Amino acid sequence: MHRSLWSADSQSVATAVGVDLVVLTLIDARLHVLLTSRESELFASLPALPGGWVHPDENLDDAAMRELSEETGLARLRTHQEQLRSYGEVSRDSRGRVFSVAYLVLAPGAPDPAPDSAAGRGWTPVDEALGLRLARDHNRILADGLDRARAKLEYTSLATVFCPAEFTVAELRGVYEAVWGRSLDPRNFHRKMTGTPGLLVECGRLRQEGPGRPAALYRAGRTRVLNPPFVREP
Amino acid sequence: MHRSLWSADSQSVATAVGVDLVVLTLIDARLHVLLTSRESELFASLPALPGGWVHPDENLDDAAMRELSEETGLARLRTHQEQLRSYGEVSRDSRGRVFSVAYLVLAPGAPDPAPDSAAGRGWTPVDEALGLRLARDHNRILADGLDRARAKLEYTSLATVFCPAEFTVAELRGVYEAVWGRSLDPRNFHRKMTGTPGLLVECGRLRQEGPGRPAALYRAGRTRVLNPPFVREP
DNA sequence: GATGTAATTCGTCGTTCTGACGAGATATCA
DNA sequence: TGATATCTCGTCAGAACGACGAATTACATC
Repeated sequence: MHRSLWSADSQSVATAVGVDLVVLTLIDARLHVLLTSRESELFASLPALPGGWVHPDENLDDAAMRELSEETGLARLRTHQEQLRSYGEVSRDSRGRVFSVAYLVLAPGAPDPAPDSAAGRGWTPVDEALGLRLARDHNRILADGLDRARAKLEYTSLATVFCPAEFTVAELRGVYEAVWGRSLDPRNFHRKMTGTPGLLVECGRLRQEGPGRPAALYRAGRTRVLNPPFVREP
Repeated sequence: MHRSLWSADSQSVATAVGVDLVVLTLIDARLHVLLTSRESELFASLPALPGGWVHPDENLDDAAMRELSEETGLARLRTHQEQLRSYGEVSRDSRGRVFSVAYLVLAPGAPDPAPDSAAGRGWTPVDEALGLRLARDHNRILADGLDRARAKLEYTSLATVFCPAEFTVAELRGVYEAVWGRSLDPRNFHRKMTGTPGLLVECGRLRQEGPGRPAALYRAGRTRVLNPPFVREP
């Protein structure tokens, strides 16, 4: 970035920067991603990740959060958001040179507003979404977001943001099983999670629904890094 | 990204996208970062990370690699490059709305061309660079790049790209010690690295320089993921 | 109620991995 | 020749994990 900003050789086509969101949540113990269908013009009916342009006076993170609350009523609190990566293939948008900064958002289950708002597909099971043809390069963005989410469960306490404020160890295990797509041993999982100092704080109360012994309620503690990590082997 | 690309409300200021590079290498067992000083106008004399604009017909990765070879003669082979993250604070560049996609590049020691080319500072020890005031938000970009590099040594074979094609276990350990800034037990390190299947391939020859028993030469194997990871505790 | 089923939680056992460290092998240096 | 330095192999105790048994405590049904 050493030459003038408007020199002809470097900026002769329209350049636009947008954000795209991979919003994941858990519904009925299945991982869902938020899709919309309100693409204009060229990508007429293809489902797409929610997103929009970055306003001139707006930081990247703010643009992502604005789009998030526009598409869903999800508050910034009780969700986790992080930048995923950027996509800038020359031909990814035929309207011009369009860069996209993708964000990964994890939201607790049973997201507040019915995500139908904009005639979109709304919450879609991820295994179903992976089979769809999405607009632009959104298939790849979704895949990258899933990779990131799956990897982060290994070494962070991020699974707790999929849960309500108070949750049981079994609920937390359900998050791992849904995101990783495999079942985990309840006993070893319980030992790992309750044995990591500062990860879970016991509420002191129990909850029981359905058969079986009532489960202790926990809330997320201060520990945000799992050390040693909880690795998925095979 | 649903409205027209050129609608007034979303794109009323000039928007530019550039790449910035955090290029790390090892010189004399110390981690160095490549800095330049050829900032124009406003950031006159502040040292900066190398970088430049993304050309209209150029993919992001290609722009990063072009800048890399312009600033250094480093070939794409024998280096590792990956996208780090993007920076788009409104006020990060007073010339207009400038987004930057940062890349992390790891290069083997003794980088080919003396990196003086553009009257820059060239290779700078990272602890020294962290104390400098860099142009724009490059201090943060550098810090993010270092975090990424340090973290990746834990669970990947990335340390090998800092080494020449054939190297000893002690050399590899020197990479970890330089990047992490702490010393490691030579015996446990040797056990871990030679014990991970497919990580190192023995060349069959020895090398000795200076006193001590000659060391076996290895080259990087196919294993690129360290499982279980090699974690730094304290 | 008595019994079966289901879910949570605590324990056990053997294996693997790690940190700390001893010690032999093999070079250079004085 | 001896001192020193470095690489490499071993040992040992403790931590962590996978597999799994079993006790606790609810619900469901007879």
